[in-house]
Amino acid sequence: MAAAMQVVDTQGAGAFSMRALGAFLECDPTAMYRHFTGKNALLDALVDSVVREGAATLPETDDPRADIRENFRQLRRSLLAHPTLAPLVLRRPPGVGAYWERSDHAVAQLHRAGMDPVDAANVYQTLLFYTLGHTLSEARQLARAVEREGAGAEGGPVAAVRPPEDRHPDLSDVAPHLRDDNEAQFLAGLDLILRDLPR
Amino acid sequence: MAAAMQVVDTQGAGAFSMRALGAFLECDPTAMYRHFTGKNALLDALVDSVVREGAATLPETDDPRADIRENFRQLRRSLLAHPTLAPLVLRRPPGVGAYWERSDHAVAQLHRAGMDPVDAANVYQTLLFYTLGHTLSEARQLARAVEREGAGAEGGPVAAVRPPEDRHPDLSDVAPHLRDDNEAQFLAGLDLILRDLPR
DNA sequence: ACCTGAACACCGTTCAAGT
DNA sequence: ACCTGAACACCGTTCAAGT
Repeated sequence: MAAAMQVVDTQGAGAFSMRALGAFLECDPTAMYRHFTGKNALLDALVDSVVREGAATLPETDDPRADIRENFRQLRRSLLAHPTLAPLVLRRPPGVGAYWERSDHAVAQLHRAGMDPVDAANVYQTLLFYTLGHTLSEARQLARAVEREGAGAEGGPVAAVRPPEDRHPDLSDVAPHLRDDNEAQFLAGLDLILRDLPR
Repeated sequence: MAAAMQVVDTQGAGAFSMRALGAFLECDPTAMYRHFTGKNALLDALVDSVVREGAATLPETDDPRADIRENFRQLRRSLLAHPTLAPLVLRRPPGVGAYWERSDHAVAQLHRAGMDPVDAANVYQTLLFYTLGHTLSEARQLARAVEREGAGAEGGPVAAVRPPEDRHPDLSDVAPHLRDDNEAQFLAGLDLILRDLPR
């Protein structure tokens, strides 16, 4: 799996193949079928390991809102560390499986902040889907750079919108306020969703 | 393109190939290279057509909030109409290109409701990324069904969470409140983000 | 138990050749 | 202008054979 992740990170998930992994490990491409049922299972395992990354050490301070922020911030960072792999999280149902610890932590903090279960369920799901949408979009732009120039390339802002001004006047008005800093923009969305968390 | 969409919808985007399209059109698989630079360009065109679907006829009533809801509700429905194609929206930068009309409409309604440009930019992006995250997650579950049973299959709820109760007590508390109705759940998230839209 | 290598049924794309 | 068909360099996966 470590080798597979290395191939994915350096060549991109698109160039990852059983044959490429075999070449990297200097073994026959079919040897992996002893250890994984196939390419899909291997990729699923990689994705799950990324989602689980750091989920066991999520903070629990006296500020539940900050702890929730940190939870999703960390999920974002883990996914962005492997931009070409990130879109494959959609292969797994969200919120279950590898997400257990993370989900439980987020819901626990919402509960701790005095939110009732109905609101907590709603807020939790909105946070998760927002994070996935934002992060996968950003990852795609990053991935484009990786696939062109190899590992370590940099991507531009996720939404540097420059619409044709004459045809879309309203959009042109807000365009300057779409932040260049993707992380700040991401956190602003989290805060919007968490805006009236009790206390 | 119509033929390509038909192949994608019936066989699934995973089974879509130049050779499959050639067989469907009863022509040589390489004939398409006269009309599209390659498979990627063809898929991008399909994705753009889905994103643009209905964007020209978005409502503009005296209730801006309802109009925004309808905008994203419609984007969700268009994407879910082609569940195996939906994840490929990530191939295109969000909010630009095929999104122009849709983005401009949403921002115009936020503006019309009295929101200042900074907040409008933040709310708009949060709505878009939330919608993408929610919809692509739902589409994947639907796609699984399509690929197993062919077109027209039904998927389950996007998040019927049944966590191991002993290990994740907080999550178990909210699980019953995660709605089975995916559309209702989706709209609840939109309303959460739009919660204090002026007027 | 684990690895090898041939084989099968596929891919996207290019290019010379046809009409 | 458009289509064909051979060809190239790839895929994932299976299976009999080895150690």
